[in-house]
Amino acid sequence: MPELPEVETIARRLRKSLIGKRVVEVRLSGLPLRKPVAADFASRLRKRTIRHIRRRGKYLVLEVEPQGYWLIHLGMSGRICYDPTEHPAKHTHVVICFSDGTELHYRDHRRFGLMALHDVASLDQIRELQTLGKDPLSRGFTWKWLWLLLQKSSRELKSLLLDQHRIAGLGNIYACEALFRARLHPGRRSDSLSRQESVRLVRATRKVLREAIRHRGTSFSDFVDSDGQRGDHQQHLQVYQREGEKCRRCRSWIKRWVQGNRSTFFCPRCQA
DNA sequence: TGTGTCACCTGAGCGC
DNA sequence: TGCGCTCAGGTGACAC
Repeated sequence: MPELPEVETIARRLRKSLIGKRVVEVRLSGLPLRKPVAADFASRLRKRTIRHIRRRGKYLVLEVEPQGYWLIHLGMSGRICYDPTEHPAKHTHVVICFSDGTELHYRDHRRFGLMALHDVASLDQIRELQTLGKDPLSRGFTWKWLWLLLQKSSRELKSLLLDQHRIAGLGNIYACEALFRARLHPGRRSDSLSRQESVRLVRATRKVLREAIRHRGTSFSDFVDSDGQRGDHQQHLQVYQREGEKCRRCRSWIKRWVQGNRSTFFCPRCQA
């Protein structure tokens, strides 16, 4: 389930491999992803060269020349395989061939991902990115900014953390982990947090994301990076998918709670 | 306008 | 072994 750390891991790997590569062929499965891939996607991407790769929230943004931005979202089960040794695996929806003979494959068995090419002069002109909230690893993600955001909403805390229009990059795993580390109950009303609690939440969020990036993301069943390597962060999770196990901090039992159709894992004592 | 709910999708895991 | 059911969750559409 690619969230910010997994997408950042992929972006870092691809930066080493793809910068300067020229696209010579694009093959599509024809099956729609979250939205259908544009009919002219292949012809427009062909003959372009990759100049820069960055991440915006959970989006991978590949800057190409002549001027354009190739946007990839991995959804829930998207995988990028750079230069695989075998033929395209099942559920491969996009194959990009480069002039040096290497290939990039996009696989996504649930087809919740997104692939698009935007011929615009600036990232600010891309609708998907315009609506994204603040990146938790950006300088602007301060306790004051977060506290003001929280004060404007009566939503449950975890629901707000998952809202990509407000905070871009957190998913279910890291929202649960950040709330545990900040000792905050996921069902708390956002506007009930004090300034001090907002400070704790900002610190916890940044810390958990940075640690996960250092461990190359979290791998359960789906995530591998562009070289096929699994992440290690699942060994460091404190609450996520640990229902019925003991809290590593207070030895209470970790609970699972279905919140907005999503499983929330928390320690009822540490996060009272 | 803000908030909550649901559908989309398919593989994995489980019980029978 | 095979079948059917449930669960997983990012996103956008929709209802209230």
